[in-house]
Amino acid sequence: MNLAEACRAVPFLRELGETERLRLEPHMRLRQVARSEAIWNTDDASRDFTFLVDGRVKLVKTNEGGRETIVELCRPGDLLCTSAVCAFAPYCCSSLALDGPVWVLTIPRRDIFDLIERGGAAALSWMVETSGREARLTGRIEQLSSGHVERRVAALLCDLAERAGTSASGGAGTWIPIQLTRQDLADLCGTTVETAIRVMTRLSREGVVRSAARGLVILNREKLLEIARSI
Amino acid sequence: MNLAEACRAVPFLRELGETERLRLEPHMRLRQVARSEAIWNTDDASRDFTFLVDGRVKLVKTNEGGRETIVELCRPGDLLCTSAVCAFAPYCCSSLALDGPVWVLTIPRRDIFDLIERGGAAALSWMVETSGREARLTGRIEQLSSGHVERRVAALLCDLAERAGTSASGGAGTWIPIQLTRQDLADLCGTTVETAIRVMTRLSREGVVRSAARGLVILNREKLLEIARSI
DNA sequence: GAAAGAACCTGACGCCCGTCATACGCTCCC
DNA sequence: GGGAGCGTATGACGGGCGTCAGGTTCTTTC
Repeated sequence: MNLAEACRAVPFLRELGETERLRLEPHMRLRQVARSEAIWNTDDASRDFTFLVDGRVKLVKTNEGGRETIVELCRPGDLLCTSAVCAFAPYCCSSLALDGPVWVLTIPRRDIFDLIERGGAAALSWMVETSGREARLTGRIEQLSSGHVERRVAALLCDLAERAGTSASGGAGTWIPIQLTRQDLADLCGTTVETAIRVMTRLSREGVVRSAARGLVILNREKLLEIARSI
Repeated sequence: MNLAEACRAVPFLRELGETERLRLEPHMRLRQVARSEAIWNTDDASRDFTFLVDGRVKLVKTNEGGRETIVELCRPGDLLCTSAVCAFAPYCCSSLALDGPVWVLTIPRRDIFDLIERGGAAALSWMVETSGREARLTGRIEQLSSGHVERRVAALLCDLAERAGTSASGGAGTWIPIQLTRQDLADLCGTTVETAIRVMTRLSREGVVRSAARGLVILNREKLLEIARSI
């Protein structure tokens, strides 16, 4: 993976004018992150803006009792959490490579601030990029707002199907190429690993989903939507 | 309420240079919104960026089964939901005045895009403003991630105390000057109105909170924090 | 001041869900 | 090949919670 390929994989960078890109390139750092390795940890000083070039990353908050919440599941092309970087504050979440390998590209805060300060299409692109993230976060809040775990799981899986699903080979269902443990599902849906296991086992038994190595298949997407949308 | 007062009440506008402010002022619209009236509704076309000048606004998503989620409780000075405006898309949530009167100031999308495109401190301010909102939304996701309703309610009330609380007169506890119905609490915490009522009744009985007209008092903030933080 | 509607409250019931314990299978490392 | 650790799974249990029904209190409007 080289810098040119990485820039092409990230919408914000792909859309930069050549002048801006050439100005930023000396400051870009591209690195590979092993599976389960952290890109940053909670309380680390923030310094760079981070783009996800390839692979999957989860952003995790941990409360003082030790309970973990996956706040966001990021996908290739995404700009990762910016609030700490903008605020010159330590990170309030961790970011972890979900499955590997993961490639990330970082650009120092100073250089992005210079870029935005110059205005132009780059500043507008940043605005649009970060407003897209806002929409996804509000969607997550809505997903989490049902009092029934099965509905929360269904809402999450529907969203993953929408955003990352492809047709399964053999034409049966929707393939989600993301390797989530039951613990990950529990952390995404605000429940315990035992309950997440029971929900997935029940959905499998009912022929709604099928777990697989390296991802899962949604066999009955309409049923899942129906579960997610019930009051 | 006039335009100058409104600009002073909104951090992003207050920090604009005079040149930029003068350029924007002809396009600003300041209006009052009655209690429970919508500023916009779901599926309305988006056109303007909206700042909350005074009062409280809730942003509500409604799923197809009719269940409502309060995605965010906005406070004076906040920039309201930008994702639809940036995406030239219809709104995917409603915004409602929580108690009245509420004052909002709108600026057409075109004019803010021009402002950001020109760069400078205004573009940087926008960046910081929207990253602050991201932090609040991820905090909301963490609040919602416990499987116990009482913990979710406690987490919400602690957050409200932090962000809007003042010392109660007579020195007893923290006064939260926000008039939330039990249904509002339920919609904020992903539960039903009956359960929200039971939780608040129990917390009142235990001397942790006291409901009042136009808001509530947190009598035992440490106890509430302990509930919120338990695993 | 009365009536209507909204909001708060309580009871009963059944099931969902968290908690704790335990077992099994798979992967990785020595 | 065996052991350790991780991940999936199941059982038992008690309480939390959603649902439905009905009652009380408060606020608003006429």
